[in-house]
Amino acid sequence: MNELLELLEEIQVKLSTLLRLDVEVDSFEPIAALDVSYKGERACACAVLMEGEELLERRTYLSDAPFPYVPGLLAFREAPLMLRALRLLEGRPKLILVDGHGIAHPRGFGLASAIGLLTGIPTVGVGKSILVGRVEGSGPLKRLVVGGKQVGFSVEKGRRFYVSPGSNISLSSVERLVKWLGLSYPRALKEADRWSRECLK
DNA sequence: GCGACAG
DNA sequence: ATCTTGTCGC
Ligand SMILES: [Mg+2]
Repeated sequence: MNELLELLEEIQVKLSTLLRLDVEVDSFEPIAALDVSYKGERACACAVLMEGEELLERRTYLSDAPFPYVPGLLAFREAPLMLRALRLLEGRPKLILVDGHGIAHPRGFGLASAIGLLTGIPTVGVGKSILVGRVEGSGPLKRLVVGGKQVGFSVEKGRRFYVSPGSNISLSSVERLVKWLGLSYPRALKEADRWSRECLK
C-alpha cells in the first residue's frame, strides 16, 4: 500500500508541471465554492454558486468516501466528489474556491490544483491551517512561503486562513481576489460547508 | 530516527 | 473531517 501512496505522489509531481499559474484573472463572478462533509463512510460534496450576496445555486452529491484521508493526498479523496457536485451546477463560474490548499502543498499540487487542472477554470485553494510552508511579513496580509518561494497568502481578519492558487490563475490575481473579498473568509465557502454538512442529517 | 501532517 | 455540553463573552 505504501507503494500506491508513493505512486500517487509521483503522479502529483508530474501533474504539477501542467499547472497554469500565469493567468491574470480580473473577473471573479459568478463565483463557486466546493466543500465535503462526512458521516462515517458517507460523504456529501456541496457546490454553491454566488453573485454578490446572492446565492444563485446550491447542489449536493452523496456517495461513499472513495479514498482515505492521507495528508498530502486529499485530492484523491475529495476531488472526485467535488467534481460531481460541480457538474450539477447549471451556471458557469468564472472562479472556484476550494476548501483545501492549492500549490501550498508538499509537491505543489493540492486539492484546488487538481480541480483546476480537471476543469480548466481558475481555482483558488483556501485552507484553515497550514499543510506546508511558513508565514513571512507583517500586517493582515502576509506571505506563505515554501522553500524560499511565495506560494500564497496568510490572511487575517478575525479568523486566520491561507490562500494559494490552484491552477489557471496567478499569485497576483489571488492577491487581488483576497483584497476584493475584504480579507474575510469567503461567504461562498461558509455556505458550501453548511450545506454539505446539512445533507448528511 | 523524530516530528509534522489540508480535510 | 468527526466525536460532544456546557459555558464564556459580545
Ligand atoms: Mg470543510
